[in-house]
Amino acid sequence: MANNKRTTIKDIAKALDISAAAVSKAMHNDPRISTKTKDAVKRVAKALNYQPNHLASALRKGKSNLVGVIVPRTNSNFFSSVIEHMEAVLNKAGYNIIITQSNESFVKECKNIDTLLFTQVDGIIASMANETVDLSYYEKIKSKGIPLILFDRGENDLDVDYIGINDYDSSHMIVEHLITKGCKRIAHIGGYRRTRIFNNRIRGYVDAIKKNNLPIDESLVIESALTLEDGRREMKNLLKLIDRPDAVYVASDYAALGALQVLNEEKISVPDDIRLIGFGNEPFTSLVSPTISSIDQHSKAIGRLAAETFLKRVAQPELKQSLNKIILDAELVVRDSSN
Amino acid sequence: MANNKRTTIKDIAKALDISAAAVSKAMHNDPRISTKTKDAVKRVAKALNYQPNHLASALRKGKSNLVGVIVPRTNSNFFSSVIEHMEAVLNKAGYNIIITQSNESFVKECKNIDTLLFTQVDGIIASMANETVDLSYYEKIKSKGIPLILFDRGENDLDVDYIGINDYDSSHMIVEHLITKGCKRIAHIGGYRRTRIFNNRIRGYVDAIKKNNLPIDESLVIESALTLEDGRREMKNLLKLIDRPDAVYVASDYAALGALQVLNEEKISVPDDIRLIGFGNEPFTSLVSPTISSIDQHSKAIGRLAAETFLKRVAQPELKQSLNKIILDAELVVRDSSN
DNA sequence: TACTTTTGATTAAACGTTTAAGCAAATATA
DNA sequence: TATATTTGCTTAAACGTTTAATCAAAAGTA
Repeated sequence: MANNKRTTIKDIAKALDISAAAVSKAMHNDPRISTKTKDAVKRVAKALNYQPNHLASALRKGKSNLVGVIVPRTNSNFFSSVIEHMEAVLNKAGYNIIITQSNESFVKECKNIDTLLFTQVDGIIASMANETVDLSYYEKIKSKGIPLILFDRGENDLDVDYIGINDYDSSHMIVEHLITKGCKRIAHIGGYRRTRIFNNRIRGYVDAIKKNNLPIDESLVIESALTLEDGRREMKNLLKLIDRPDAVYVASDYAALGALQVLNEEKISVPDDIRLIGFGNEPFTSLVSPTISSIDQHSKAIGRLAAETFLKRVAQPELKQSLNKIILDAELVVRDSSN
Repeated sequence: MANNKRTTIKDIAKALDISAAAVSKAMHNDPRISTKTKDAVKRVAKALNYQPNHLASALRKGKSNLVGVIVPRTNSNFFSSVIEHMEAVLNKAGYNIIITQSNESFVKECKNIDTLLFTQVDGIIASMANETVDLSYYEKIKSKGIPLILFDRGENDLDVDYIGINDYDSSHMIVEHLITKGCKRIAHIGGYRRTRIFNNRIRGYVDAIKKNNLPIDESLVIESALTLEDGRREMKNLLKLIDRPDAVYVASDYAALGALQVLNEEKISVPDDIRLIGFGNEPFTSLVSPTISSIDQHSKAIGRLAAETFLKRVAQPELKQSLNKIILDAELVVRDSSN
């Protein structure tokens, strides 16, 4: 059953008594090949169940039509959705993708980069691990001359294309939504300022509070690693305050869930006593009770745009065009926890 | 900066005034090359920053050292964990993986298979989409003569290697755990019998009930698509019964979550009034309140074993060895909802 | 010493495409 | 009719490796 030798361009050539070059050209609709020959080639190709040898053409053309993708984890709605939509665009353009996970580890991320370069990908689209501060491996990609596109977790210093959401404005949306609901003491459980996106969220929060003539209370602005446990701990601390907040904006859905657990355990009504908003729009935000308001990061758009940016780059390899920094407006999804 | 032309084996050969073949052999530690030459080659290779051209060697050797992976979605703890551990084993053996998602669609799955075959993968490890009943595309893989390994969602008819958990026994574990807790009327919200794994779970449930001398009540055995909404609807129906169950075993965590929502809304205490158990050990089972008991499917072991099975197959391509059907015992993770 | 074996390399072909260069026949142009 | 252009193909080289087949020199054996 298993036809061991696959059909090559030569088999087709032999069958039609023409040269292999003619077959190759016919397959690619070269204008210098007659329609008669083209039809014949395609007919025989189908009959012999011809599958082009990707490796051979990749070797000859010097490009693999593969795009490498690096994400912290695929196991998150945001990243898996980004990948899904990126893939759709790239597949349409004849590219396939190789997905790798860094598991938030710098070492693993470096290994992934080596792997992808070894596999001869035509470009890399990446979102950096939290740990990553040393950018030499990313410089390595750039020095290979293949396109590098970052999304979500990027780095200004790298001087490459970037697609992300407007974290600063997102904070404004959240704060203003809460103020509309009558909140006057809004806390922020944020990430560490050294990470750009979290710094932007904190800046946005502070500026929005000021803009709306509310006082900045340092005890309401907290930095943490934003795990579920961090959310629990910081929420407990906030509840110990003499003057409790009437709203909490958490910079990650996981930490927001931790905060919600504490509030539920303490029988504090959400949203009546304290309003709560997360970040990321993870699926579980609509599964818990009460459902958690959150920021949707437009994963579909980010995936699509990252892919399109890559395609633009390969189309104009030499033209050192200006940096493509795309910042999307995020969307506040209002659910029970803040309504 | 960007050294446009990459270093090849020939550059090294020229630098040392030896043949390219000698360089190639030195790189692969051929015993017929002197250690002196080997050392020199490795030194120059490092100095010139030589990176082997994967495409060229793949073309020549007729193998790509790539393994294709097809999963319904990466966006699930189970699958992303399987992939992570599969990758670890394969990387160590010099293989890289290409991950593709079927999104539970048969059409997408077929496209993925074509893509992977086109990319010349050396084998495919897959978990089938729910929709898939037509196996002709999988036969296509087999006819190419490359290894095909299925996990979790498999098909007996395909006659290929398979790694999964013992669904039948898992049902027994669940039922017996509930009986230990004093339950006497245990309901089962299951999947459709036409899918093998769900059929096994139902059979296991029925047999375990009988074995423990409890009556089988047909109104307590329900088939559904196991979405969150299905869980809600079926739980509501169960609550309408005159003789309510005192425990519900749901064959999916998502449907179990739906059931839990209904129970919480109706102020029915879990586990005091009704005990609840899910399946899959999704992370959210430990995030909701009460936390949901569930079955852990040993994703790490499945990933590792699938990879090892592949490696065994490529090691002995001709030796038509017996089928490798590995069925693991799953683990019941007891949480608040059943304790 | 004469022969065999081992060592350490070389040569050349091959993997399946793509593509620049070339060429004969057909067609257009003057 | 003689020349220029177009059409439709062929030839041959190249992409960077790997590997079977050789071969010369060195070492071992009788």
